Amino acid sequence: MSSDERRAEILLAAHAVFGARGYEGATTDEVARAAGVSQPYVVRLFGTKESLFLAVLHDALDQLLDGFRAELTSADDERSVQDRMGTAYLELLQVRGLHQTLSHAFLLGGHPVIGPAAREGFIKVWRFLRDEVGFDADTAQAFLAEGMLINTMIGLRLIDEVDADDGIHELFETCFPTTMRAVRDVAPRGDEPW
Amino acid sequence: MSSDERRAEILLAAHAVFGARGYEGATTDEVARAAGVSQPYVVRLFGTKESLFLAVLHDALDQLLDGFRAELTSADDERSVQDRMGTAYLELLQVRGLHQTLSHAFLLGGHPVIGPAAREGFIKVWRFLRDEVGFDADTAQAFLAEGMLINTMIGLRLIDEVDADDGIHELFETCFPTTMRAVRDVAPRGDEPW
DNA sequence: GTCTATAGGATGATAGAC
DNA sequence: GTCTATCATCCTATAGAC
Repeated sequence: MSSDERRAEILLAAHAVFGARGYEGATTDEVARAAGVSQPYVVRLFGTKESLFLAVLHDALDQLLDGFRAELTSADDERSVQDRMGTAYLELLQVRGLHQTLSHAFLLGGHPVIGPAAREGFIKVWRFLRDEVGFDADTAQAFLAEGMLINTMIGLRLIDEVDADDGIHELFETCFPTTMRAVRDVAPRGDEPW
Repeated sequence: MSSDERRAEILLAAHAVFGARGYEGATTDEVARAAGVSQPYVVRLFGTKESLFLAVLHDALDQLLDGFRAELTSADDERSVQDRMGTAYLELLQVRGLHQTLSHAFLLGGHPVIGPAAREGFIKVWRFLRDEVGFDADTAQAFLAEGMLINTMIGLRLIDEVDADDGIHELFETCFPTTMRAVRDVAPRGDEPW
């Protein structure tokens, strides 16, 4: 396999591992095993754990903005822009760990290397919503806020509780109005490693 | 100093350290130094790092609900319930790291011990907003969502960017309508450890 | 392109003194 | 109630072979 293909595989695995355990909690060894390679090889390809995390962060932001742009330019649709952006956001749940990795990064603002990268990424998203999508400040803020709540609910593995707790079922229906069934299919579950 | 007083001091320090670095990133040694005691003594008082984190998590949830309840019962006020709950939430920024610790915990849903505790806490907050505060599902969801966005912005140390970036200034004004100056005084900043 | 072996450093927890 | 000393584990990163 080419080095580029391996990098892509490792990146995919790293989304899941960093997403589930966070930057410090994740180990390069677990990423390696999830990708089916040896731990030193992960380090060889990405230099350090830190730069691997940065690569995952940038990849997540790229996929996020690309997903938004794709929905934005597919004009054959009568849904509102807000609906479309929401759909694009939930589509990305198929990349296991992406949302959680973003949230983890956003909590590390005090980190000397990850902090600046995370701030830059967050600001880029805000700019995109305001300038390219055309949301006004209140709409962009509400959209972002709902996104953070979704990340939280995914990270909490709250979905495992949906069938047991009626109040939470209600919260899920409010957050995932039309897509709830789809979300339940792709969201990470408690029976996965960690 | 009595054991209880020490526990309280360590708990306070642990909020800040866990909030800034996350559960895995934080070290018991850093908590100890922040509290002015030795590392083994922290372990002695709390058993393990894990149970220290659980203690911090429970303390954060207690302070959160207590803060909400206090605002709820102080009737000498014409502000809306929503405004009051928002104020109570921002007041807690004075407990350095509390919001970020909550967010960190909420991202660890896959952890065998922290996961269940975090889910339970989150559901308790949801129940409180619905049953005791009386929010309808949409209001409670929006309130929670905005809370998660605030946590994110605090964790990102975005406040350092407010003066440099007009778009972010706008986001802050939307999130912290009346309290922005107060928030800027209490929010963690980049020049703190990490 | 990928692995095995391993060095080196950090960290949670224990033992035991005062 | 609190500390010093220290063990054992885990983890990132390097060396070097195939």
